[in-house]
Amino acid sequence: MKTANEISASVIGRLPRYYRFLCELQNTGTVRISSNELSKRMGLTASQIRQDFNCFGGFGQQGYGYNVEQLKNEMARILGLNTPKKAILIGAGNLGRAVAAQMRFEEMGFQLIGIFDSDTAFCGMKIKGIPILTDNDLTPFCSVHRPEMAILCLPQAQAPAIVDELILLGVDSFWNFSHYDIHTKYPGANVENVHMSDSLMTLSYKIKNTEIR
Amino acid sequence: MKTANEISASVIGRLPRYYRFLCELQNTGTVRISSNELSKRMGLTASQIRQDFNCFGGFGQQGYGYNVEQLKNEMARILGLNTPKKAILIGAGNLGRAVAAQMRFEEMGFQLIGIFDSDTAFCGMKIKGIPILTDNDLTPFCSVHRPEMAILCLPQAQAPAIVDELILLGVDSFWNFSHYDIHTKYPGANVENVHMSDSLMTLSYKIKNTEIR
DNA sequence: TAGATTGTTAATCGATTAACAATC
DNA sequence: TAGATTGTTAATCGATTAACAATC
Repeated sequence: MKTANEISASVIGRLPRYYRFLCELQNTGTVRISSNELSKRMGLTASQIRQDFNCFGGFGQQGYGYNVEQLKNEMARILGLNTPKKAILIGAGNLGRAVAAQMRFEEMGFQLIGIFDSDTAFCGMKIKGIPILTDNDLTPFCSVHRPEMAILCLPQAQAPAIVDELILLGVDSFWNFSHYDIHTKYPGANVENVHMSDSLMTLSYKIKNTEIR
Repeated sequence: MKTANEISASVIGRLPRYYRFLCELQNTGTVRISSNELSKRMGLTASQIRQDFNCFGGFGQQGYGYNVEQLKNEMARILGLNTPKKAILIGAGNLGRAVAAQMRFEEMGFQLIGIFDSDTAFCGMKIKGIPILTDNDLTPFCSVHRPEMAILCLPQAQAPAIVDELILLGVDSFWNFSHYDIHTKYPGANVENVHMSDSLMTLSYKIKNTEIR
């Protein structure tokens, strides 16, 4: 077992998928599972699964395997899904509205408490009961409600100024759908980039290289 | 220089980001760039950049560096962004509509030619001039227009049946926003999964592990 | 030519896999 | 107890980094 910041990005990147599979197993009524059985379902090696889990402690039992519910709960704890986290959304365009409406934030401990857009035309609209405010409301709102995470669904050109403002307001974590590179200016911030076009280009690459065969 | 299917996933995963940076450099009027300068901007090592590029051939010139426009064009070619690819979208909910409206498909060689939803309430609506059809229209439409890629923005429960249908219709590539695991049943298909909740859980992990410090 | 920077080989590092003793 | 399966160490594999000769 290692301390949290020694864990490699490769291992951390696999945790959500483990969690997802364990939820499904639990939903289908599976009580116990061996690393070998799990490896077949997930397309990994049993070795890797046991190594990954043992970064965080011994969750299994020799001769038995792992208890699905217990292991799922451990994954949730490790991922911090039970820790309450206040989030705001910046940018109520197509993508922002879809993210607000679609994501099950509560299941991951996030509470969406505010939505902001530079366009006052959205003012008064509500998503999931949360009213859309303008960017002018951002500073007073954050001073009072103290969110720690911001979801950035705004055009790249507007991102630098908003991020500067948010950092000053104590927001230090970003779920970033814009292409603005936050880490360059703020290396200490927690950033998860979602570059949908990168994913689409990767698919383009795969398609191109199967057509050749 | 290696042949396409020897290239490791790690290298391929970095190509879209190279392409993105090169586009920006070109937009700001930069004509040439050295691996060293690029490494500073991207937060990689110069060695890695040169190794990556040399998987596909020698695009640089000793003593000079790389020509930005030429290198960008090479990246586009390697990623297959110039290859025309017909795509359809399945699922016109919040996410599906956002993806249809937001993504610049044409810039990556994709042509969105059809949108489908199981809910007939969407029938008649248009996105970017493309009418939304029902799932019943899927087979006749594909038989005529022969798309090769499908964007899956539908609930997981509906995914297996639709994927079965699409595979029979010759669609063998998937940009998959659902959580249905296509590769298990169809290991030969080209699949790019976009698991937005996985990304959000990773951010949750990061937040949890900075709070401790 | 001298300086710069690539392309490429060799060295290092880290991640994955294999093996097996511990133990339920 | 015997069988199963973990936790963990050792071996392998692959990716990243360093070094440098080639060359523009």
